[in-house]
Amino acid sequence: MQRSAYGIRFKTAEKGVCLNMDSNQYTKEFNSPIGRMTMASDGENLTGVWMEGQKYFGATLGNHGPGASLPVFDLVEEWLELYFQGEQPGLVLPLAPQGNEFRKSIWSILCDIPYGEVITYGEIAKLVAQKMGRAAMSAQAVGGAVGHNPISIIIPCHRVVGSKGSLTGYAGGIERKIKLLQLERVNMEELYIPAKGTAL
DNA sequence: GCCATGGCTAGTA
DNA sequence: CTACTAGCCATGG
Repeated sequence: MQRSAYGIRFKTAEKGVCLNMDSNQYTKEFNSPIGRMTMASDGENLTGVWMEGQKYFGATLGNHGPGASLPVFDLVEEWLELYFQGEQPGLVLPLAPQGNEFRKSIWSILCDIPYGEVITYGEIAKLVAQKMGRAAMSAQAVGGAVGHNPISIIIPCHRVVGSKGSLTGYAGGIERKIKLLQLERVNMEELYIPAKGTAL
Protein backbone atom coordinates (compact mmCIF):
# COMPACT_ATOMS: atom_id res chain seq x y z
CA MET A 1 0.00 0.00 0.00
CA GLN A 2 1.32 3.36 -0.90
CA ARG A 3 0.20 6.77 0.06
CA SER A 4 0.40 9.37 -2.61
CA ALA A 5 1.32 12.97 -2.12
CA TYR A 6 -2.26 14.02 -1.92
CA GLY A 7 -3.71 11.21 0.05
CA ILE A 8 -5.07 8.71 -2.41
CA ARG A 9 -4.93 5.17 -1.25
CA PHE A 10 -3.45 3.14 -4.01
CA LYS A 11 -3.98 -0.52 -3.37
CA THR A 12 -2.78 -2.14 -6.51
CA ALA A 13 0.81 -2.41 -5.44
CA GLU A 14 -0.18 -5.27 -3.20
CA LYS A 15 -0.57 -8.71 -4.52
CA GLY A 16 -4.03 -10.13 -4.29
CA VAL A 17 -5.82 -6.86 -4.70
CA CYS A 18 -5.56 -6.91 -8.43
CA LEU A 19 -8.73 -8.18 -9.95
CA ASN A 20 -9.34 -10.51 -12.75
CA MET A 21 -10.90 -8.97 -15.82
CA ASP A 22 -13.74 -11.44 -15.58
CA SER A 23 -14.68 -10.70 -12.00
CA ASN A 24 -17.94 -8.89 -11.44
CA GLN A 25 -17.98 -5.15 -11.34
CA TYR A 26 -20.58 -2.47 -10.76
CA THR A 27 -21.04 0.74 -12.66
CA LYS A 28 -22.73 4.05 -12.10
CA GLU A 29 -23.09 7.16 -14.24
CA PHE A 30 -22.04 10.64 -13.21
CA ASN A 31 -22.82 13.88 -15.01
CA SER A 32 -19.87 16.24 -15.08
CA PRO A 33 -19.22 19.59 -16.76
CA ILE A 34 -17.14 17.80 -19.36
CA GLY A 35 -19.73 15.18 -20.16
CA ARG A 36 -21.19 12.03 -18.79
CA MET A 37 -18.82 9.75 -16.96
CA THR A 38 -18.98 6.13 -15.90
CA MET A 39 -17.60 4.89 -12.62
CA ALA A 40 -16.75 1.25 -12.00
CA SER A 41 -16.18 -0.64 -8.78
CA ASP A 42 -15.53 -4.14 -7.54
CA GLY A 43 -17.99 -3.41 -4.73
CA GLU A 44 -15.44 -1.83 -2.44
CA ASN A 45 -12.74 -0.08 -4.43
CA LEU A 46 -12.84 2.17 -7.44
CA THR A 47 -11.68 0.29 -10.52
CA GLY A 48 -12.47 2.77 -13.25
CA VAL A 49 -13.69 6.21 -14.27
CA TRP A 50 -14.22 6.87 -17.94
CA MET A 51 -15.52 9.85 -19.88
CA GLU A 52 -18.13 9.39 -22.50
CA GLY A 53 -16.58 8.57 -25.84
CA GLN A 54 -13.01 8.40 -24.62
CA LYS A 55 -10.39 6.12 -26.05
CA TYR A 56 -10.11 2.72 -24.36
CA PHE A 57 -13.50 3.23 -22.68
CA GLY A 58 -14.22 0.35 -20.32
CA ALA A 59 -11.08 -1.47 -21.31
CA THR A 60 -10.81 -3.17 -17.94
CA LEU A 61 -14.50 -3.72 -17.52
CA GLY A 62 -15.45 -7.36 -17.62
CA ASN A 63 -18.81 -8.59 -16.39
CA HIS A 64 -20.66 -5.73 -14.84
CA GLY A 65 -24.02 -4.40 -13.84
CA PRO A 66 -25.43 -1.31 -12.14
CA GLY A 67 -24.61 -0.84 -8.46
CA ALA A 68 -26.05 2.53 -7.66
CA SER A 69 -25.83 2.42 -3.88
CA LEU A 70 -22.21 1.55 -3.25
CA PRO A 71 -20.48 3.72 -0.63
CA VAL A 72 -17.42 4.08 -2.81
CA PHE A 73 -19.51 5.71 -5.53
CA ASP A 74 -20.77 8.31 -3.06
CA LEU A 75 -17.20 9.12 -2.13
CA VAL A 76 -16.12 9.38 -5.73
CA GLU A 77 -19.04 11.65 -6.61
CA GLU A 78 -18.16 13.91 -3.74
CA TRP A 79 -14.55 13.93 -4.90
CA LEU A 80 -15.53 14.79 -8.46
CA GLU A 81 -17.92 17.52 -7.42
CA LEU A 82 -15.22 19.21 -5.38
CA TYR A 83 -12.78 18.81 -8.22
CA PHE A 84 -15.07 20.37 -10.80
CA GLN A 85 -15.66 23.28 -8.45
CA GLY A 86 -11.98 24.00 -8.84
CA GLU A 87 -10.96 22.64 -5.48
CA GLN A 88 -8.35 20.09 -4.59
CA PRO A 89 -10.30 17.21 -3.08
CA GLY A 90 -8.76 16.03 0.15
CA LEU A 91 -10.77 12.84 0.24
CA VAL A 92 -9.04 9.50 0.39
CA LEU A 93 -10.31 7.14 -2.26
CA PRO A 94 -9.64 3.41 -2.40
CA LEU A 95 -8.29 2.87 -5.89
CA ALA A 96 -7.87 -0.51 -7.50
CA PRO A 97 -7.11 -0.04 -11.19
CA GLN A 98 -6.55 -3.22 -13.10
CA GLY A 99 -3.42 -3.69 -15.09
CA ASN A 100 -0.05 -5.36 -15.13
CA GLU A 101 2.85 -4.39 -12.89
CA PHE A 102 4.43 -2.02 -15.34
CA ARG A 103 1.28 0.01 -15.86
CA LYS A 104 0.44 0.05 -12.18
CA SER A 105 3.83 1.43 -11.26
CA ILE A 106 3.32 4.22 -13.79
CA TRP A 107 -0.13 4.96 -12.45
CA SER A 108 1.12 5.14 -8.89
CA ILE A 109 3.71 7.68 -10.02
CA LEU A 110 0.91 9.72 -11.60
CA CYS A 111 -0.79 9.88 -8.23
CA ASP A 112 2.24 11.66 -6.85
CA ILE A 113 2.05 14.58 -9.26
CA PRO A 114 0.87 17.50 -7.14
CA TYR A 115 -2.37 19.26 -7.97
CA GLY A 116 -1.84 22.05 -10.47
CA GLU A 117 1.53 20.82 -11.72
CA VAL A 118 2.59 18.98 -14.84
CA ILE A 119 5.30 16.43 -15.62
CA THR A 120 6.70 15.04 -18.85
CA TYR A 121 6.70 11.48 -20.12
CA GLY A 122 10.47 11.49 -20.00
CA GLU A 123 10.55 12.46 -16.34
CA ILE A 124 8.16 9.68 -15.48
CA ALA A 125 10.39 7.34 -17.46
CA LYS A 126 13.32 8.27 -15.25
CA LEU A 127 11.32 7.71 -12.10
CA VAL A 128 10.08 4.35 -13.22
CA ALA A 129 13.53 3.28 -14.32
CA GLN A 130 14.84 4.14 -10.89
CA LYS A 131 11.99 2.26 -9.29
CA MET A 132 12.69 -0.80 -11.41
CA GLY A 133 16.43 -0.58 -10.89
CA ARG A 134 17.13 0.09 -14.56
CA ALA A 135 19.42 2.53 -16.26
CA ALA A 136 16.66 3.98 -18.42
CA MET A 137 13.13 3.52 -19.62
CA SER A 138 11.59 4.61 -22.88
CA ALA A 139 9.22 7.50 -22.59
CA GLN A 140 7.15 5.92 -25.30
CA ALA A 141 6.46 2.90 -23.14
CA VAL A 142 5.40 5.32 -20.43
CA GLY A 143 3.06 7.01 -22.86
CA GLY A 144 1.35 3.72 -23.54
CA ALA A 145 0.79 3.10 -19.85
CA VAL A 146 -0.36 6.63 -19.12
CA GLY A 147 -2.82 6.50 -21.98
CA HIS A 148 -4.35 3.30 -20.69
CA ASN A 149 -5.04 4.69 -17.25
CA PRO A 150 -8.52 3.37 -16.38
CA ILE A 151 -9.30 5.99 -13.71
CA SER A 152 -9.37 9.29 -15.59
CA ILE A 153 -8.99 12.55 -13.68
CA ILE A 154 -8.56 10.92 -10.28
CA ILE A 155 -5.34 9.31 -11.45
CA PRO A 156 -4.17 12.56 -13.05
CA CYS A 157 -3.06 11.47 -16.50
CA HIS A 158 -3.97 14.93 -17.80
CA ARG A 159 -0.98 16.39 -15.93
CA VAL A 160 1.43 14.64 -18.27
CA VAL A 161 2.76 16.63 -21.22
CA GLY A 162 5.43 16.22 -23.87
CA SER A 163 9.02 17.25 -23.26
CA LYS A 164 8.69 20.58 -25.06
CA GLY A 165 5.37 21.44 -23.53
CA SER A 166 3.35 19.86 -26.27
CA LEU A 167 -0.04 18.71 -25.10
CA THR A 168 0.38 15.69 -27.37
CA GLY A 169 -2.86 13.94 -26.67
CA TYR A 170 -5.45 12.71 -24.28
CA ALA A 171 -7.71 9.68 -24.30
CA GLY A 172 -10.68 11.90 -23.51
CA GLY A 173 -9.77 14.41 -26.20
CA ILE A 174 -7.29 17.24 -25.97
CA GLU A 175 -9.97 19.88 -25.29
CA ARG A 176 -10.86 18.09 -22.10
CA LYS A 177 -7.22 17.88 -21.11
CA ILE A 178 -6.98 21.65 -21.44
CA LYS A 179 -10.14 22.21 -19.44
CA LEU A 180 -8.85 20.05 -16.63
CA LEU A 181 -5.53 21.87 -16.55
CA GLN A 182 -7.28 25.23 -16.53
CA LEU A 183 -9.48 24.02 -13.72
CA GLU A 184 -6.33 23.32 -11.72
CA ARG A 185 -5.03 26.78 -12.67
CA VAL A 186 -1.95 25.37 -14.38
CA ASN A 187 0.20 27.95 -16.11
CA MET A 188 -0.49 27.25 -19.77
CA GLU A 189 2.03 29.69 -21.22
CA GLU A 190 4.62 27.06 -21.97
CA LEU A 191 2.10 24.59 -23.28
CA TYR A 192 0.76 24.35 -26.79
CA ILE A 193 -1.45 22.16 -28.93
CA PRO A 194 0.41 20.52 -31.79
CA ALA A 195 -1.23 20.66 -35.19
CA LYS A 196 -1.00 16.94 -35.42
CA GLY A 197 -1.22 14.75 -32.38
CA THR A 198 -1.58 11.10 -31.71
CA ALA A 199 -4.79 11.35 -29.78
CA LEU A 200 -6.45 14.64 -30.48
C1' DG B 1 8.92 -14.93 -31.93
C1' DC B 2 7.68 -11.40 -35.41
C1' DC B 3 5.34 -7.23 -36.34
C1' DA B 4 2.72 -3.09 -35.70
C1' DT B 5 1.35 0.44 -32.73
C1' DG B 6 1.62 3.91 -29.29
C1' DG B 7 -0.82 10.32 -25.18
C1' DC B 8 7.57 9.78 -26.76
C1' DT B 9 12.23 12.22 -27.61
C1' DA B 10 16.26 14.34 -29.50
C1' DG B 11 18.29 15.54 -33.57
C1' DT B 12 18.20 17.73 -38.03
C1' DA B 13 16.03 20.68 -41.66
C1' DC C 1 6.28 26.22 -35.24
C1' DT C 2 6.19 21.79 -38.62
C1' DA C 3 8.23 17.48 -40.99
C1' DC C 4 11.08 13.83 -40.96
C1' DT C 5 14.32 10.17 -38.87
C1' DA C 6 16.15 6.92 -35.81
C1' DG C 7 15.82 5.09 -31.45
C1' DC C 8 12.98 3.56 -27.78
C1' DC C 9 10.26 -0.49 -24.87
C1' DA C 10 5.76 -2.47 -23.33
C1' DT C 11 1.69 -4.54 -25.29
C1' DG C 12 -1.43 -7.03 -28.17
C1' DG C 13 -2.48 -9.72 -32.30
